[in-house]
Amino acid sequence: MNKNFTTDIQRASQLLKLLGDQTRLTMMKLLQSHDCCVCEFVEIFKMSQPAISQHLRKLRDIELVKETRKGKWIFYSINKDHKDYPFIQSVLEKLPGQDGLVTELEAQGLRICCE
Amino acid sequence: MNKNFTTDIQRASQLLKLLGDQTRLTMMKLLQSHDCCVCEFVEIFKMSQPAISQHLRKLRDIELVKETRKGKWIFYSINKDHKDYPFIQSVLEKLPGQDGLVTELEAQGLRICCE
DNA sequence: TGCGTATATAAGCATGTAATTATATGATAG
DNA sequence: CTATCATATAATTACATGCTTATATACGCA
Repeated sequence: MNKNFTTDIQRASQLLKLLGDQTRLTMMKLLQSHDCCVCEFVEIFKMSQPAISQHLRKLRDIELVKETRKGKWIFYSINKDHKDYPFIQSVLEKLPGQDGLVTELEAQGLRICCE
Repeated sequence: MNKNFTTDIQRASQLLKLLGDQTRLTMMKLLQSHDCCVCEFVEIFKMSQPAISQHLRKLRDIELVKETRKGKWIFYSINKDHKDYPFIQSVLEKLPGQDGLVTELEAQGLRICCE
């Protein structure tokens, strides 16, 4: 039993509810290895831009991710300083890597690179 | 990075969605240390019997828990043989223990004991 | 300045979820 | 056998969720 951190069960259920959506869970897994901007997610998930923005908003609202503007784009990254990041991380590390999605993006020349 | 098991991301999101409810998450945490019957859950959660039954059904439908009849009561227990039990367990072990809820039941003389 | 691109927000709608009440089932005790 | 107790299921309802379309914002560039 890991005693390094425990998460209040109510907060935990709230976090798990957020992760309990395939799109958001994949986003979080992806963000662990690559910062991504909105239009990349749109490509990756074949989903409308507002739909993506709304998922990101939920993650941002509880500060699981943060945004950084780079030129025209807004990049999202995981907030590793979040109180519950260790908990989140312990969940994500059990999931198969999703880097293939980014590789595929690059292959299509759709990966956004800022300088 | 634990490579002993990985869970398909779609199945993982489905499992996390189930755990993303405070009642069910607490149930699962409780069941890790104590088998419980329906009427105990009713007391613990101060919730109607059908509401409890419906939560248990969701957990049973994907076989996270199993039921065993003992006399008048049906006891629920965690299905440790579930393919994804290691994943579930790794989540539950990060949560604070909920044994206080059972202790409280016992104090009220409401704990069900069979033989 | 004004246009185009990237992203956010708002409103509306369809579907999903979790509760309630009412009823059915199924085992046990008399 | 019948009544009772524990639990399950069904029907209904209120609310949450996730998408769509339409519109707003905000920055970069000609």
